Amino acid sequence: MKILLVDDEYDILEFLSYNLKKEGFVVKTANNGKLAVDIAQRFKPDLIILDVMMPEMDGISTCSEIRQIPSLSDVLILFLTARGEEYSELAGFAAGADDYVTKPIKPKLLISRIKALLKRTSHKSQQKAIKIGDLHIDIDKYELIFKNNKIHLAKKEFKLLYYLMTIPGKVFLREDIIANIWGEAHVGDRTLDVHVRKIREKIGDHYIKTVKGVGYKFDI
Amino acid sequence: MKILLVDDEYDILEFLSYNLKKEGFVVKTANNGKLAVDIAQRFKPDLIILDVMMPEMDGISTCSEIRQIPSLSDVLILFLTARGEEYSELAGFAAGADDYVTKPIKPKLLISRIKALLKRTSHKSQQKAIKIGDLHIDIDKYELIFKNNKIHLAKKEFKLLYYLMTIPGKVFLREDIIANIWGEAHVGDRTLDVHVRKIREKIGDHYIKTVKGVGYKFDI
DNA sequence: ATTGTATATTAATTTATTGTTAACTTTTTT
DNA sequence: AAAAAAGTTAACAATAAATTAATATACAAT
Repeated sequence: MKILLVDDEYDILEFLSYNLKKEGFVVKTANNGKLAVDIAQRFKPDLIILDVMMPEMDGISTCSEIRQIPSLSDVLILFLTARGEEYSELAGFAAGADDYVTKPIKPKLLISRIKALLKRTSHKSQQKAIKIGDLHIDIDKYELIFKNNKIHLAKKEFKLLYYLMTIPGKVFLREDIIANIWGEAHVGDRTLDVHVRKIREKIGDHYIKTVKGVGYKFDI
Repeated sequence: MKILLVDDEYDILEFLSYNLKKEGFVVKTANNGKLAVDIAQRFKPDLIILDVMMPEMDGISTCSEIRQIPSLSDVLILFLTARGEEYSELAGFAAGADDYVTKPIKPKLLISRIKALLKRTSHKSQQKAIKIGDLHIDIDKYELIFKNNKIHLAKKEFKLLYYLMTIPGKVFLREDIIANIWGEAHVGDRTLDVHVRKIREKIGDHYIKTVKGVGYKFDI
């Protein structure tokens, strides 16, 4: 597990780095937000630990920036903050933080929080193949099996179907689907419909249900 | 969800108001801080969007004042500020802001921030599936099950029934129902009745009870 | 580089669903 | 009995999604 540690104080970097490495984590450090974003893109850490208070680019801004980079949008982010800075907790979560530890830092506590965090996400990402009814979808293989036959889906079609299948029965809002599959790029009004149609052509109409005025859901 | 929008520039009020209403928020506006505090006490918004730079009473002062009013102490506050006014970010959070968006405002971004904010606080009281008698309603799935059969309800019908079912037995005032389901849009006198009728057609007459001169309630 | 092919997006049109209103009736209240 | 409130029905208007075809883009093979 790889951790990127970001703080402007050298002593803290040193201290935490030592403690985390002792636990078997691979650690890299950065002493400012800009550098952190840079390193993160190449290092691809599982977790970024960010100090909230830093000169120039603070932790919140750094976090927001990271969340906007698609390849890093799933990385875990944990904030370090001085006791009593209540405002930063909300702002931090608003910016997309996953957890939050107050200084002074107790290494044992921090490590247990880190482990809890990492466990939580490694769980969900483990379920990469989904089997529902006649359908068997596997994100690793980019493969869809329908009634024992392989069906070819184009990339967008695949992502879309997979997304809907992650929670069968749940209605995904149109806007959420578009945000998830297309991201920032603003895409035309009917694009999603066309993709849905193409999937329906391949697996039949009934799996993907339209909820008018709301969105789509996958259901048997 | 109700939003109070505060800015001294009429164009911005107009522009944001339009975009927020389109999202289904109930929006009221104020063009200065004093008025905002006044309206807030009566309107009881879930969120107040405050421009930082306003003549007379600026956003920060308005925010501080609002935070001192007990009935409004929980309201969410989001600041709008021109890019580069770094000082106001810190001052804003210190005064009790929950989030902060820089101008020029991108409506989509603003709306996603608003939803993130509202989601966070509404989490505590989130009971999404309700089961009463033969009825089982699930807002995630947009699904109503009546005597083990799925019943299709259109969006407004669904929202209406769901709203009534959140507190069984409680009489919801006509005006409150309309405010909740339709928002600001003034809708004809008989519209609500028609929707009630359509629901009754599907699940029977007795579940939704009329309290003449007052409103409707859901009851077994 | 050029071509061919698959994929993705847009625009235009059609279809279906949903929401609203209006006119009229019934029920309840005073 | 009159007035007020709610019920009912059907027409229509508004909205959302489906469909189709055309165009643009990306990618691979030559």
